[in-house]
Amino acid sequence: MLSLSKRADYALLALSHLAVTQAVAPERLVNTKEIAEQYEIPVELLAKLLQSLAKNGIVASHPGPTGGYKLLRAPNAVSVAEVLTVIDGPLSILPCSNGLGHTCKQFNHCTIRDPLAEIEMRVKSLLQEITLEDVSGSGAAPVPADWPPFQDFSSRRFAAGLTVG
Amino acid sequence: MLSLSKRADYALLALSHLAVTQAVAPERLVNTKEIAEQYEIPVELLAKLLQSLAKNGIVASHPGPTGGYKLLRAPNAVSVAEVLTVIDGPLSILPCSNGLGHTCKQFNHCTIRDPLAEIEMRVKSLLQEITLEDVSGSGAAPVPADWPPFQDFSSRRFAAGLTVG
DNA sequence: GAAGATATGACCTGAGTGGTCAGAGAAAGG
DNA sequence: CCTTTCTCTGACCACTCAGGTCATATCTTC
Repeated sequence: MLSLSKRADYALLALSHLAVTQAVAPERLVNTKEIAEQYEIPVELLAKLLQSLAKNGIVASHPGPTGGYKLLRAPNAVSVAEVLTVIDGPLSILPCSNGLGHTCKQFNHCTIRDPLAEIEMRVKSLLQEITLEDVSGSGAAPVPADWPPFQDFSSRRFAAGLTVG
Repeated sequence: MLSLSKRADYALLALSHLAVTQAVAPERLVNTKEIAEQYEIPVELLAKLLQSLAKNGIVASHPGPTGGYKLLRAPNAVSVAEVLTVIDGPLSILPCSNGLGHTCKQFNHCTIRDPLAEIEMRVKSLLQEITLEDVSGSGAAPVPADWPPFQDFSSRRFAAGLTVG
């Protein structure tokens, strides 16, 4: 229920990895394999995700040997909402309003559509406020390649920056 | 992506119906069939949803002829979060942390867990703030049995009551 | 005890998600 | 120019799960 897809999860993980890498070595290209191995993500699946991200102007792709991916924008210019949308299509809480709406039998009798739409809007704006920088912590000091499983990132960043509404 | 399940949708619809009904006739029992027909919901499916809601102290059930369901609490004492939890289990954004966690291969390498957990918390608290009263509009003046498909509920109620955080 | 309602479990099915396979296109380097 | 190494892309499979159905108990009123 309401859960993120595995794909979205992978994409955020990969982008976060790119963000951290770029904080240390801004021009370095990271290839799919490197990310896939580090996080135990199936390579081909990750490749497709990165391709989607490339098509949507979030990362730049460079084919060939020594090729790979890098972020096309600053981490704080990429919202989580955008990533999710690119990966899994428009994010809609309501089963009815998948972009074009009306696929739902209850549409004409539905008494709760507007309140739910309001909820949806609030969730969306929450996800728009949160950027890759918040997720990766890449705005902070460079993180070593073998960083520890981190613990208290959230409180620090979120408490400061993200007031919704 | 992030979408509500059909079950949750049906449950909210049904509860909203009960709320509105009770605003007019506080003691009246509403049976499954009545709701199912009004909103074109499969009867057996709705029955199960209402049973879950009954087991969790949200509605009271009365078998036998003249039986049916009624709300066990005031609409403003039932949060959307509670309904979703009863119907679809604990609401978790993260694929990893379904209650007990660790089902995810990436757990040990995951660098984005805490920020995502923060997002999850925010969504949860949003859903906890919103009650059945907000969803049904049952706090307002009694609505006739054949209410019109309503249009501007949200702005009125939400603008007033729901400031998150 | 008949009728009408809730209560419950078994089961089917279609769609979507996660994952795999196979192969084409691009670029660096000898 | 040719090999290698990467990005690209489509087709495809397996599995899960949500939605829905069927059948059947159980309760309560009249």
